[in-house]
Amino acid sequence: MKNQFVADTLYMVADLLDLKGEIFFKTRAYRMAAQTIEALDEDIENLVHQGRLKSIPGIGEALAKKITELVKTGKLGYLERLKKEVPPGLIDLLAIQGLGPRKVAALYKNRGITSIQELQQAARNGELRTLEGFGEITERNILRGIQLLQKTSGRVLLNVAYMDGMKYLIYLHKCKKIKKINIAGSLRRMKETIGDIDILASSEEPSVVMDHFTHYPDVAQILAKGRTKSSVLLNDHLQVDLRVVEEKSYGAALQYFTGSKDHNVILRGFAIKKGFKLNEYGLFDKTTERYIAGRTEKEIYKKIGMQYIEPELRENRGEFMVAKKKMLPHLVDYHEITGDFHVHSSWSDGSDSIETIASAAQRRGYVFIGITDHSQSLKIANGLDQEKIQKKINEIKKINKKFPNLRILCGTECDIRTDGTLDYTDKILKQFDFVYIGIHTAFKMDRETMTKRIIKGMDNEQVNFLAHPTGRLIGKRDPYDVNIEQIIDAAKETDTLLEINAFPDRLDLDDIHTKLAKEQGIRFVLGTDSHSINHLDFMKFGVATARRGWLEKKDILNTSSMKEIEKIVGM
DNA sequence: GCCGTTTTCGGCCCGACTGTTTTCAGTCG
Repeated sequence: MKNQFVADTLYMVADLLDLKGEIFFKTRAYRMAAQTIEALDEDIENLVHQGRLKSIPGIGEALAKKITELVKTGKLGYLERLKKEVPPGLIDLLAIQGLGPRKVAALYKNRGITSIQELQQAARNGELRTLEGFGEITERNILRGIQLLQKTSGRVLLNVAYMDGMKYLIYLHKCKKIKKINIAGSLRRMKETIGDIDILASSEEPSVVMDHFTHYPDVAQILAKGRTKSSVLLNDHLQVDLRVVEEKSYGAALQYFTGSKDHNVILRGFAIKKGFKLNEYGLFDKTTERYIAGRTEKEIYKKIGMQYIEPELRENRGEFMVAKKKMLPHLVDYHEITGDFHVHSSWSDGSDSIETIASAAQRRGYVFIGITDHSQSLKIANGLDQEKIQKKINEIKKINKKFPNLRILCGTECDIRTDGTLDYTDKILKQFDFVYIGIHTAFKMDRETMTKRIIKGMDNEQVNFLAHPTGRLIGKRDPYDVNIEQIIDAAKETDTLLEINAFPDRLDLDDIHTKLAKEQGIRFVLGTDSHSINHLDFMKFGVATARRGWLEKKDILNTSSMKEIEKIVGM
């Protein structure tokens, strides 16, 4: 699968073209194509070999030719030529806040700067303030931008941004001049990583709101403060933007600032076709400028002639076609989740006792909780042997009597060994209420071997669920090399449910694979992979990923009755 | 660079804020 490689190459071309001063629309065409290819379900090599590239929207004659060259030879002559004209080191400079292609190009042209190090040196020496369009403040901003870039690699995990965002919202609610307020941006769409937090409010007195906003105790630095828009940097280096609009624009602004950018570009296109103009202030008649809608998002989508699209679906992954037919899925809701299948107790590497976990589950209103400790060979995680399993089963029987409204299930997260056999015999596996299998060792296998290993594990009749199917740790460990299409096929054949692991570092399956698997008729389980009762709250991120993968209540076993669960896992 | 039931050329999203400017370019989202 060369999709990511092709996308990355196109992004690089776009950056270099930007630096060259090429028109915006050309570089946008490269970026849009890159984004499309990144999100593609299909292998780009298939499309190349079958000559179907141009059937993808946004890929025309020129891009098809370049992508074909890239896939067939692994190289792109056009990129090589560009690199000779524009030093690729300049691309790094674009990541500095406040520096765009024009300024970077000016730095290169007038000072020969091609790296962050050189830039930092020049800024410290005060060599930049004499350049046209630069001044002392720009110099300071550049130095600050470099510092920030070095501290944070840019994005944070969803749960970090979510906590920051919720705390900020609680604080903002204290401001009496705010009428409506919402999280917007990628955090509202619940993307797996977040670059900054966007908040939208409506008010008659925006300046009061802005003052309140910038006085939040956790603010490290005010980046910008205007009448309708302000930005701050929190102590943990996350940026928060606040926009304040009038009531009649609130829905339009919420739609606009929720994005994604891709989604909005397409939506605006549809608006134009209908004779409208859509911006953050509302939906207007294109010719007369008359205000048509804008108080709520729902009325905007309706006027444009489609179903309301939930934020998690706004990624331009086919939602428009379905929304026009009014056939969008009724996405699963957090409140429909009746339990958690994946929780580690102090019997293996979790920090809480089964009784403590059961109490926490009951507080959440769950009707079941699955305790899944590691299997015997995982010594590092204190995996359970036969003797301990029996003791644990007895303990769960006792604790179950104390919780009449909660069913504690004794599961396992059984290791798939390198040869695809499981870490417990069938006889032992039969003792559990349900069986998860997962990879915890030997991650660096080639694709074919890894895929066969997992499928062999799934073939075992005692197995119910596949835990974290790709093994990735966001920002820390790449997914293991596995043919996910074949895993999905095998899941269907063997009646294995695939997990959406809700732990924020994992979110595995991810949204794209989830959608792909759903389209193949797969059902899912949600598991937090909790190692402490505090982690049980991660369920919302699992639900978010499920929603981003277009899942409905019926697609997820965690929403079923105990009777249905018993039937599925064969208890 | 892409795209087209008005168009094969001329559109393509555009507004807010900053910092540099004395009216605007660049950046960001």
